[in-house]
Amino acid sequence: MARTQQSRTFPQPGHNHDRCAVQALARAEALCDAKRLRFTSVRRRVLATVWASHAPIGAYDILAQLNAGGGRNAPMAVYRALDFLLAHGLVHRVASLNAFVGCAHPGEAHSHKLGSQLLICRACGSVVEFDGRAVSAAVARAAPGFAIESEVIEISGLCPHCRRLTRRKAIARD
Amino acid sequence: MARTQQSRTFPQPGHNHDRCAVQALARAEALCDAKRLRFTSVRRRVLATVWASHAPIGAYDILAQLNAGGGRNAPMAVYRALDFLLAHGLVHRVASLNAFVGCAHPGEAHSHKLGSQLLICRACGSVVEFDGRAVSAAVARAAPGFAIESEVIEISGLCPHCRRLTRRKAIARD
DNA sequence: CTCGTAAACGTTATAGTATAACGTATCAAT
DNA sequence: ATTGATACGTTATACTATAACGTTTACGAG
Ligand SMILES: [Zn+2]
Ligand SMILES: [Zn+2]
Ligand SMILES: [Zn+2]
Ligand SMILES: [Zn+2]
Repeated sequence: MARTQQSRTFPQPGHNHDRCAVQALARAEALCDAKRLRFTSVRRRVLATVWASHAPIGAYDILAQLNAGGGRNAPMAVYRALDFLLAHGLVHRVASLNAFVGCAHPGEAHSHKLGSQLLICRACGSVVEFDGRAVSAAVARAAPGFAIESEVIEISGLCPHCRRLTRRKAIARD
Repeated sequence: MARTQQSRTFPQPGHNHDRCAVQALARAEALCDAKRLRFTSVRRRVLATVWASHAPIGAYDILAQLNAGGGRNAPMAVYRALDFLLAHGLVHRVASLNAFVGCAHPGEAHSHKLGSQLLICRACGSVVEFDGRAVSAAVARAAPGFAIESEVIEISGLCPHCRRLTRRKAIARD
């Protein structure tokens, strides 16, 4: 299988993102079908908007996209759809940005059932989930006596691609 | 030294919290004095309000406290003071709650210069920082090629004290 | 097929969080 | 005293999220 949003690596700058989006929608459809959930029009459109890129998007930006063609949706429609998508693991909330991003591994045995573990590139905006099992284990060891119920782990910095660009610029300035 | 907010353990339910607050203010004053920073009246009052408890408080709740005696401060005053306090490590932002909490180790060699690593009790609301050096190391190992710049690590659950209470209730129901 | 129920949705209003922009006051160094 | 930088006051506005209500739609039981 070609490398799509499935992987836990940052997406190449010029990758064919249509494949990511199409695949994410297909997976969501399959998951809802399997669980007898209603993957309604609003929910599908919101998920598609979230998957328009690998960068988090705010609820009101989703709303604007939804209404771009003359729609008259209210904020509630978006928030309700997001509640559904969050509840079933199809999107993640990015607390540090008050925004939302598609989940690349819905339904899979998330090592991180407790929450999301995200890498956020401040340059290109892309977000990927990383395998945080070792991190969760370290957290558990660091918090003896504390009954962990959920984790918000959001790491910001530069993804490999943007780091390369930054270095080139720095060299060019010399 | 008696156990105050200095420690990385959850505060006892009935502890003498005045000591925590007084000590936090004194430390802030000393830190600002050393760095030639202006620890102005608004900043002091905002920090004191944040330290009114070990639970995070929202900016508008701080504002309400500030204006409780008939003050006429605007939200900007609070946000500007919080910006200052955040910039100098005197408070932490709790992204998952859109709220703020006092830093118990200002100026110390935070293992976590990159961000905050917090345990949040959903029952009593108390927040403590934990020693996240091992966690940061695990994050770095889990994100090869990613240039980490900041970390938001917020773990929610039940603190030891509240966990004990919950268990007692569960037993009582039997 | 009709009915009854629960889920989803539409709509309006409101609550809660954060910043922009501009002028004034204060501080500290020359 | 002059001056430049920092902090503050004030107003307005942007952005994020939920409450509460009634209506519609989906779907299984009978
Ligand atoms: Zn893509
Ligand atoms: Zn990037
Ligand atoms: Zn205390
Ligand atoms: Zn507690």
